[in-house]
Amino acid sequence: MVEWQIDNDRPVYTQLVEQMERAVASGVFGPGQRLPGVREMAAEAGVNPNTMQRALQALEQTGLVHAKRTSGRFVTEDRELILTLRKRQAESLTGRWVRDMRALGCDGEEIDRYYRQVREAEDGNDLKV
Amino acid sequence: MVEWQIDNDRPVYTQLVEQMERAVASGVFGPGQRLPGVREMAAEAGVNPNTMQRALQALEQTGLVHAKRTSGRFVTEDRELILTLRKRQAESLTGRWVRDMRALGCDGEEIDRYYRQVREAEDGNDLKV
DNA sequence: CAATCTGTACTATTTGCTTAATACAATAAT
DNA sequence: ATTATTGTATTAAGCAAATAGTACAGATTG
Repeated sequence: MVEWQIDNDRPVYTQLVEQMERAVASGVFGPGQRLPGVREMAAEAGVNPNTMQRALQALEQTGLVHAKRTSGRFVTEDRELILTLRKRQAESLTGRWVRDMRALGCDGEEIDRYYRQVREAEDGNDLKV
Repeated sequence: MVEWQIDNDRPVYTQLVEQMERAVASGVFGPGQRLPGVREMAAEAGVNPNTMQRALQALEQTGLVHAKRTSGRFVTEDRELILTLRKRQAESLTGRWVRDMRALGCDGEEIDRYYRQVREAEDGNDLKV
């Protein structure tokens, strides 16, 4: 089950793409698994079917999912591809975060501090560093 | 000098607000300092003056800058306010990053790994952890 | 005083996103 | 064979963002 979270600050279909990518990367939708229909997913996410379809079509261009014309849409069975995507996303997220912190004028020490602070404040805390 | 970076995936004026906040937080524009005129800043950022004005007006609602009707726009002299804003931004950025990493299915250890990896890959490396 | 620069206001137009409401073809299910 | 479900396509409408162009009032500058 995907916990759809849409805000109004960015195009909806973009957010759908991101959250689907994360759902696949994290295993909410496993390799080869069939996705719910466009209409159903749109209802769950609270968006128009057209918008959901646009997101899903965008997803197909990366090869992450593929549509079987009349029987549904399926996650790729290429586990390598999924792992690669997941890694790329993690690196991208982390890189952007550090860049943003630098833009705020944070030095390395300060970035460390915020990192620890937030990690220690997490609910299920498993910080060991 | 602000290095304006605008993409087409989000409203431009939102991005302008963010980057101005960071410019003030990081000291590119110091307390009490006069900002360039709307038209000039718009030209530097490569956007329409109306768009830049919209961003600047949004900034005033936070009290970060204020307009003197005919002599220009100035950064607040309230250093406390700036520090508070900077802290809020840093915590927000870090919190969102960790949340996104979790959504990717990363456990604490993995988040640590990516953190180190990216920090160590930085140009002016000052990682000591 | 005259010129210039400031923020501000206004109208008009274009573009992209989103929703809505249908419709269709192909396959699966009964 | 019939029915239902699938992805897909199309048209229309509404909305916000962005741009363009113009104008005005007040202060500063010369």
